[in-house]
Amino acid sequence: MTDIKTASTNFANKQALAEECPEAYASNILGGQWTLVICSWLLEGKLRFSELKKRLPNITERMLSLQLRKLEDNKMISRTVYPEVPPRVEYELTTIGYELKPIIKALEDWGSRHKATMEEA
Amino acid sequence: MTDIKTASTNFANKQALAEECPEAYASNILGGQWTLVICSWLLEGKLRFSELKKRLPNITERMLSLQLRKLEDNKMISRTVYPEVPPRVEYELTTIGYELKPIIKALEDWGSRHKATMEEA
DNA sequence: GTCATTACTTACATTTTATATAGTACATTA
DNA sequence: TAATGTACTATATAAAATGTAAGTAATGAC
Repeated sequence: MTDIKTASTNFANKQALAEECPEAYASNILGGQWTLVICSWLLEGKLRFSELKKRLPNITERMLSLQLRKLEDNKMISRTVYPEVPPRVEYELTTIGYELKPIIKALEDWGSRHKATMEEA
Repeated sequence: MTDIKTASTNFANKQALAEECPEAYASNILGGQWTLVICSWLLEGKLRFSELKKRLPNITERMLSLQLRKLEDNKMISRTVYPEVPPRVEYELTTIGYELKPIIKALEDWGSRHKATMEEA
């Protein structure tokens, strides 16, 4: 997440796949460990950094910060800084970010069904 | 993918998240670099190892093997070995695997729209 | 007996992602 | 003047995912 090597095979593979397969492209954006959960919380409305942190009990500030920045770079969320002290920063889904909603719901649904399938065995 | 340390914080975090959030659970299953693309190909019908390899030009045999095994462990695909020489092995989506179809389609759709959004800037 | 074919596996190296811990900046409050 | 709260950043380290290169097993064709 910090410094990726654009000369690596891995990077090239990701790029190539993302260009050919929109589902791989989407996966690159949504694949982070906390990404979908953050988006899921933001579906309910904008939240401050500290509010997100509270909802993601085990995340470190660094990870939250990195994931938010990645989401912002991908235009999934917007970031609003209020000129106050102590600082206040709000994160909110953009239009394209919000359009993930049905997919997240479908994933939650499928996930639950999958879990049930696994427990059958 | 090979040896994960069940005592790590990372492992604990993933477990905890997966239990609470079905979307994180789903993401753990689908998050591999090639996973969705493999599933996408299998949506069109069962394929042999070598046929998959042909469709994923840059994947190494090791990665394909690992991803297929993970998918199999997660009951996403079934593996049929024909007692022939040289060997023939077919991979096919299971019921729960096939139920990913609408999600993959939705992701492809959303991915394309997202790409368009990014190119606007 | 050597070669070809297929579906792998193994050992190792590298890259990417995640965690741990400790800072920083700023204005208000005490 | 020192302490407080918020949203971070910096550096180090650990873990996970991916890639490289070389093997293996089995048997039918030559």
